[in-house]
Amino acid sequence: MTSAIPPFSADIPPATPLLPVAVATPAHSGVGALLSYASAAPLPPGTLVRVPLGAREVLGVVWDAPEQPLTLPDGRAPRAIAGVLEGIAPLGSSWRRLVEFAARYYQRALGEVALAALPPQLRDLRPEQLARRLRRAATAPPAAPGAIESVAYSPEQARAIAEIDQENGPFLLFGSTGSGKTEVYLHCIARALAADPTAQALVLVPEINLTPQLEARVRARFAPVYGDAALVTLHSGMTPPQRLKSWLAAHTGAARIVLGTRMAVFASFARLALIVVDEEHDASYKQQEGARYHARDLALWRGREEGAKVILGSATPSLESWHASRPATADDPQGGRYRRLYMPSRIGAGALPRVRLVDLGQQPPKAVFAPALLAAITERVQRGEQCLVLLNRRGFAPVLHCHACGWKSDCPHCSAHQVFHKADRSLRCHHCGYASRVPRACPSCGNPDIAPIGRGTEQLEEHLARLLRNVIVEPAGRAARVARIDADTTRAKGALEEQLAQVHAGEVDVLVGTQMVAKGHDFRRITLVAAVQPDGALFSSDFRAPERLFALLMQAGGRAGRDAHYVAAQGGEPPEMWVQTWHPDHPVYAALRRHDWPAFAAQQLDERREAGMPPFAYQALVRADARAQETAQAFLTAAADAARAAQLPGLELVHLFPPVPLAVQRVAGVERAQMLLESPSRAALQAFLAAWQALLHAERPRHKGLVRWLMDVDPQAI
DNA sequence: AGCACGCCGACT
DNA sequence: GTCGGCGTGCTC
Repeated sequence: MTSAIPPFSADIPPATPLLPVAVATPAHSGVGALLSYASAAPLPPGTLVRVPLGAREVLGVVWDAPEQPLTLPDGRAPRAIAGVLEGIAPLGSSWRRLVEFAARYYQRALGEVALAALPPQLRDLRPEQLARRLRRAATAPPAAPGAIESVAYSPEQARAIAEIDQENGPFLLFGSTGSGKTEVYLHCIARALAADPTAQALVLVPEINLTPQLEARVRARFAPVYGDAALVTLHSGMTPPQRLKSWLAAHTGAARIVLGTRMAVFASFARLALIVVDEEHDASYKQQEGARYHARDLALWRGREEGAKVILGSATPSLESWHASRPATADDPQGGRYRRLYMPSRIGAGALPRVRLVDLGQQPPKAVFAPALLAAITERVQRGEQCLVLLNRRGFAPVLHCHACGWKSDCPHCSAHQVFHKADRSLRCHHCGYASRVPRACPSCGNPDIAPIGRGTEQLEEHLARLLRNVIVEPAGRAARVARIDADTTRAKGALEEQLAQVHAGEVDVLVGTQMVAKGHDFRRITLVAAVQPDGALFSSDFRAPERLFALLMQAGGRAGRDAHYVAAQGGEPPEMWVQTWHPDHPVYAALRRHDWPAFAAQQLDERREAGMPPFAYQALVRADARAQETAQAFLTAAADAARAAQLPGLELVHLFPPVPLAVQRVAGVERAQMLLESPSRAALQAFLAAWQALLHAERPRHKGLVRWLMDVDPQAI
């Protein structure tokens, strides 16, 4: 597979042309940019090659020739390209431009982004193994197109579809849960694929967990038309061979539809015509390590560059997208860059759930569930309906406490408590994973009476099971059953699917869980959703917390009563969303009560505009990790001083805030600090960050004990 | 990031 | 005597 081209002798003839090659060199190594290799054969940009790098041989991508002729560090002789990966067409120029943009925008080395965007097996596989894979992939027969089934659309769907068909977009499809956004996606995909026999569509979903159900729907619709091989999925949960197979199918054009998580935005396509970003507001689209890209933002960029239509869909759009899709007005004749499409009605589903706010100030002290909520749950369960109880905190209790001496179950390695998990009598730190046995007595003073403080899902499940122990579910005539779904109960492979199946089969009456159950899963028989204590997000230091809380609650509420027939069959008792709060008058809840995202968004955007925050400003974070907090902060301060001293471009429009410790200051023995940068101009911020890189690199060795530093452009959480 | 080279402790 | 700890330095 790797053919030597041509057989180089140890010394390369001086006239051998040089090629720029992207290899996975990290940004902070001296070799940040493209490397130059000798090749007598003229290899086109995008060619996958193996090249010698130090003592090893690594995968590289031949890049476009730069404007200036390639040079090498003084006196260094070039090494020869070791071989070409035969049988894989060069990566296209649109893919290379995407990688270039992402590397530049998110301030990472080009080679790092390029190689991270390729399936890992291309790096690891021996050439002969790769050859076998390619032969197998090539044997898939192309399917003969069948007929596209026609679907009856609601007026709102029809209007959205007509607009997407006629306009260029990008589009923001603002449709409530159950409004039939998926049908609109499917129509647009069908339209795009039918218009051009080579066209491909990319569908992005936030989480791996959500791929199977959308995959099933897309497959049911398109496999009869284009064959089973026309749809592939791409996400990090796949085995390396599966990932390579899907990637190759997209690259060659054999796959007409690629369904995947954020990483799929970097897939190579032969001819990309449409990108759908479902639940575009979801924070999972932001990569949180390496190059911290936002897949939705890259999808928009890619769509524009490649001439692919982009559809963003959400019931609770991000304020960025909401603002970017504002309609033109007299004051603002330009309007936003996106087209906003409205689909407010639920079809085939009942009304949106009635929102009931419980004022915790008016309840008996220490009650986990307000009496009225417990009564409502009991009634529903007795009638054979299902309830969903949400609490965003795993474990039994967030901390153990000794009343005698004040000891708390602090993690020895983090500035956080170890969470009490009753099931296996362990104390576990959710930040670093450090686990220990629950002590019999206080480790500090020997007092045997140590008690849990606060509640997690584990305790809620136990508590609720006790409260409902005498409740009989009719008509089955059996005892009520409470189950819990969170990261702890779904750790094993397939556990989530199994638990969801139990819920669907009606074996569970009350489901307790963290936000992982609020997302996307279609629970037809749930008619009551309760958020037990969501207030935390209201007073978070993160300015996006209210937006996220509203989205979560709205999405969770959307789980309730999705099946109008089921609700009607139960006697028509309308679905409900209960929220227990100490602040029933908070604007978040006032808007939630009316299901009024536009009003909430308008209010939040006014605040953001006043305060000069996104989307009216652009942000970046620099984080420093060190043995000591002072070291981390000193590095950031020094880097900021150096930037001011050097009068970096864009500086006059970029505000650098002083360094601060992270909310969880220490994790696994490492102190963390960050510095926020803000600018009204994206261009100024970008120019500044690009110029600043060199100063940050130069500053690093001056700070002993500094573990690492990293940059996050457009951070998701502050 | 890998992977070398390099200079000091407990083992066959 | 050597196997191996991870400090620092380089990779076209």
